[in-house]
Amino acid sequence: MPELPEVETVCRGLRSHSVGKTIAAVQCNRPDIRFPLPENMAERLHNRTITAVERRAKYVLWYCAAKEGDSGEVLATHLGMTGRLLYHAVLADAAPKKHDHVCVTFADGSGIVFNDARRFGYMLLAPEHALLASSHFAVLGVEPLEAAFDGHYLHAKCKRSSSPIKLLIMNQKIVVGVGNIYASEALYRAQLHPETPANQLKQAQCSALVAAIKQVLAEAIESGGSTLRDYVRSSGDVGYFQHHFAVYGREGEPCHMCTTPIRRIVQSGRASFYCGQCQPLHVV
DNA sequence: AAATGAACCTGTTTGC
DNA sequence: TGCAAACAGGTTCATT
Repeated sequence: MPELPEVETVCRGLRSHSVGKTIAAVQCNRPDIRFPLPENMAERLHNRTITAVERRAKYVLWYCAAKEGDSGEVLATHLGMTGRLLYHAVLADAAPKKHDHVCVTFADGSGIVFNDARRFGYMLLAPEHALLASSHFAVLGVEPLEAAFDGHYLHAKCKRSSSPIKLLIMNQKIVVGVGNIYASEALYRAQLHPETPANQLKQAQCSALVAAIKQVLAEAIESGGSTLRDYVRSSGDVGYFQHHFAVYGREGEPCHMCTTPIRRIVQSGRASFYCGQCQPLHVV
């Protein structure tokens, strides 16, 4: 479900409600999500205080203060396609709802529930250095909103790949956080056909694409993300960026720039949307 | 090596 | 109306 703007929005919401709070209880209702829940997660988290909530790629990271015998651990959550992290001002004694896999209750009675119908999401718990060295994090590419992601970086990656540019920018090993929606939206803004072989892109086109990715992600964060089906903020409120889509989900509707009907194709099993007029495929 | 497809799950929408 | 197929924000593994 969530791409970078949605995860960032959830992260910001949770930060304001969890930093400084102490975990009183962790209830694991269903251990068989994508990866099994961390061993002894409940007791390892018990009595820890949340010192920070951060985002890395599409993960939400809770920094949990040290206890006797260790220097603190980080709880990482990936939301998969349908995962939600919902804050409840009063959680104690509430009965879990369907797909509420983990409930974290704070000492003040508030809490956070991890709900995920499809169970593609998962949790990891480890000291920060171990988490970052794990197979999940070690392979992650650059953050798209950071300076390291620039036209030069993308061009260097593109030169070595003949894969369609849409797939390349969705590859988390190259740049993180860009998923199926924002890939189509960014390519439209950069006026690049999603099937363009990456190694055909010139430096200037890569720079334009980088700018488009940064722009669309930033705007989506401003709007609280995009709510199509499942995504909600930690408050339960929806996002609004779906009203600003130029191409995603608009098959047959007119392009905002030239009125040509938007096309839908399937790449690697995922729907791609583009304007055939504004995003021509140049075949060399 | 690189690229497509299937698989993992459940829920909702679409089409006959 | 009913049922089946298609589809969904992600990632990984197996097969060409």
